[in-house]
Amino acid sequence: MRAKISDIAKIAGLSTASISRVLNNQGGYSKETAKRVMKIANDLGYFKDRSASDLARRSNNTIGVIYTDFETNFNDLVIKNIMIEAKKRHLDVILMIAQQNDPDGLTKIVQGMIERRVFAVQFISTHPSPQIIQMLNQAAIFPQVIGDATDHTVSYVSSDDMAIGYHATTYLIEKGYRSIGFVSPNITTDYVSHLRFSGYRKSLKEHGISFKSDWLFEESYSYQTGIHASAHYQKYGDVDAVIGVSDEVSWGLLNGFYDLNVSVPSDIALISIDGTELCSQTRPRLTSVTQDFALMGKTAIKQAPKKADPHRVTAVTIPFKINIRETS
Amino acid sequence: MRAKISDIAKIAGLSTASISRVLNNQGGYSKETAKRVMKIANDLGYFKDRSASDLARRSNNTIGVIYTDFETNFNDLVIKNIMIEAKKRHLDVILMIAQQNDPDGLTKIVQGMIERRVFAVQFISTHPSPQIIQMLNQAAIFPQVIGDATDHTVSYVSSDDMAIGYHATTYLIEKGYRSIGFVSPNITTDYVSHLRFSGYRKSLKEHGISFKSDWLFEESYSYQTGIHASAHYQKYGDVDAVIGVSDEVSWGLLNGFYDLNVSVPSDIALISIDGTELCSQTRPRLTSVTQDFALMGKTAIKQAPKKADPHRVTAVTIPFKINIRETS
DNA sequence: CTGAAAGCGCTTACAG
DNA sequence: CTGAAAGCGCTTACAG
Repeated sequence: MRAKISDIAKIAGLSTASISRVLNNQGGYSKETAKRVMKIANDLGYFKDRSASDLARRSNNTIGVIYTDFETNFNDLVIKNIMIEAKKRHLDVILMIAQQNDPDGLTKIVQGMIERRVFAVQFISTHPSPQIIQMLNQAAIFPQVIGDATDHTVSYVSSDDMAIGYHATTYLIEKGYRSIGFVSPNITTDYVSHLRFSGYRKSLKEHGISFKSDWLFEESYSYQTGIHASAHYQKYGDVDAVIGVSDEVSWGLLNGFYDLNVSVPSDIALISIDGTELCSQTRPRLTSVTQDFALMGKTAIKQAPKKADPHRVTAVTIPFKINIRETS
Repeated sequence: MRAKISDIAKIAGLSTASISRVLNNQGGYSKETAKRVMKIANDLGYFKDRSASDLARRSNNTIGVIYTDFETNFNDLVIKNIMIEAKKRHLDVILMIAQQNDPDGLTKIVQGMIERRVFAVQFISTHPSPQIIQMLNQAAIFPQVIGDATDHTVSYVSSDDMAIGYHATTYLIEKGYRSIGFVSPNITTDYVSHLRFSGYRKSLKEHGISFKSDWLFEESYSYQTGIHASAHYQKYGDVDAVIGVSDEVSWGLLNGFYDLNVSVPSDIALISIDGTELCSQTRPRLTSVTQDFALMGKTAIKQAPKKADPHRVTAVTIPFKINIRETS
């Protein structure tokens, strides 16, 4: 049987209360007893039972993180920094993965988080539905969306996606390109794409360029989408530069053009959005709008209210920059 | 306040026992009551408290998965399939990430798993130390290592790494290459590399090729290692083919050679080990020994004993194959 | 510095 | 079909 506090108490000749105190070093006991208790606990291979502990102290310092096995690859960086920052603050993190396009699955996962009484749940590259947000609010759990400002009733940490689209486009225009493609998921369905596309349109307009519908290729955030889009542009070919809405898409574009003997950047220039490590790992290297995913992760943890605070909605915008590499 | 079972009981005019039964649909009540209870629970926004539940039922069907934010990219696939298989079996999974080269951190994380009373913990691309294994065994938790057969006192699911090294090498030799490089982490420190290297040596020997120490480049599993190795081979240059011990390494090799104007495969051929999606996303595409990571994940879940079984050590070997693409 | 006691929210024999 | 009661392993006022 697993050792419990009462076993230690018996051996030490103390009450369970005392044992609990030293185990949680709450002070109010002699160094002596402390040492003795710790030794016994150790000999017994004692480990606290979290369920019992959480239940008794009716509080919980763990935070839930939900992400999808997405086509994009920036999750890792965000999560890594969430972990680092959480450790600093002595918060526990539990991760769960949602399958893409499986709303029921997401709901299940969120239920699991609620049952575990986490004090906040963070969604990375996932769109929690209004119902899910409501569930969470009702359960007095703080919901946060990371990397996506989909809904202003929820706190979020993300880049200014409109500005990203705007600056990517402006950069290209100032380099002299006039016919600029845009590859993304469906711009009415996907909010991030919608924002970036709006910024793109805004820049075109400001520069007196009229948008042609063939310039837009809608599919997903994936590598394959980039491949497909490259064929599209070759076919309808008046484009001299393309914006890929994720590094994966841009990588697909790059390889797709390569396979079609279209030279990048001499025939068609490319700029990617995200700017993960991948951009330096392609040949030629991808010029990108680079988001600060590390900062996003850290900020998300800081944003989570320490206790069961009032659920103020807070929105934090993370700065981005442009990294000029070799594709434009 | 959050609704609890007693709140439902009060409203329904029933005992908490009955509520518990219908909530867990254990049968032994009328459809009537069931419906009524469910409705009340719903109206109240009731969610079970896992801590209380786990504590009371002294059992736990959750499994812990620990992985590192590693340089290699196959984790995702393994984890994804762990999740899928776990869901089928109605097991809960909780994920935790260990930082690389942080043994204390790993110990902390394992402690967390023990405190949470998971019934098994799976290590992906992580070397649990003997002490950690001992902790787990003592806590009656089933330890499993995935993708790495480091220690025969622990159950594992992995490929036959010796055979992988052997076949990769033999493939190259049969293609006519005679001077074959091998890039990996330290082969005495890293057990997987050790095994693969042994297979490599065995094949060389069988084919009457004598190994030269310049053929071996030891560093890590990362992309950068591939870059570094390419410079090494260009300098000591009698090699006509190279084995990269991970897809990341091979990608680095490919790009490194490209930057140095060494043509792949005409000047130097390449074969990668792992065979993730990445291999089709490089130009030229990487020929690879392809491991079945999806099967590994599934198998790992199947291997975990349903209950607190006797801790038999089981070892499962997953088949691999060779995918010929463009680099050799 | 230490202990007796109540309680956290559930589950499960046991009895009817 | 339903309930009273004990118990899961901890924590925390309260009292000394």
